[in-house]
Amino acid sequence: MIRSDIIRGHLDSIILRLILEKDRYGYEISKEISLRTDNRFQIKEATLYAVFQRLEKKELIESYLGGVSQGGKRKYYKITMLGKAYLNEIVTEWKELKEIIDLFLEG
Amino acid sequence: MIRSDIIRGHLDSIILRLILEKDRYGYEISKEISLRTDNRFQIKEATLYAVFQRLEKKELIESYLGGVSQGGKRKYYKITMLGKAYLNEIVTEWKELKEIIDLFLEG
DNA sequence: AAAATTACTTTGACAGACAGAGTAATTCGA
DNA sequence: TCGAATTACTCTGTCTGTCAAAGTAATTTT
Repeated sequence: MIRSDIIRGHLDSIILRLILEKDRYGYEISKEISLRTDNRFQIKEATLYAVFQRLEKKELIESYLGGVSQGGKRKYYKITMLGKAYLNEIVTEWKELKEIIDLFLEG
Repeated sequence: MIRSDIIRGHLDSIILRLILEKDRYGYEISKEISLRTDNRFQIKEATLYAVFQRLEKKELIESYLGGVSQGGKRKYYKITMLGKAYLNEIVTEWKELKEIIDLFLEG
């Protein structure tokens, strides 16, 4: 499992990227992350909903209530134009971070 | 400049790696990081010395006072065997983090 | 003598991740 | 039909790493 200190700061990217693909709700994102990473990383619920709050406050995502299929009512999230622009920025930043850290750890 | 939130958790690795090359003192490390990254990342003094304290407490590094050449007295840091083992671990972790994040951001 | 540079330390604040606990709705087996 | 399991979201408080700001101290340069 990945330590929280090194994933820190990348959760916004991961979640925005998943929402870019299509509108999604919290629980779905949580399961999707576990699935795609083969359980190597699992986002904690408290963390996930904190990310939503942060992103929505910055107007990078928007939410709307969706239909209930099984279990509690779902709240769907949608990426905004601002969110798309921000995502591009942080993807670039991620590439730079990789370069910089590898400068030390691969040398 | 790299934001502190995304470098967070990687400073231990970078500093341990620099001390692995040879014994170094704080100011030197600070300058070396700026130099190697071409100023794309500069570690803040308060942060650097906090890292030293943390690593020394965990017995991953040891310190000794060195000669004064110019300016204040230097405190040199040396990596311990425990530190070397730990460094190996976190380098592996870094590789895994890259894989996981790229799973989302490259897909 | 003053200013610049080298070198280290401490305090307090902030933000992100998370543990733990709770609420609520639906499905499904006994 | 009752209760357990699952789906789904929310809130409070805590911990940790980073950093701003301020300070101490020694040496070199002007």
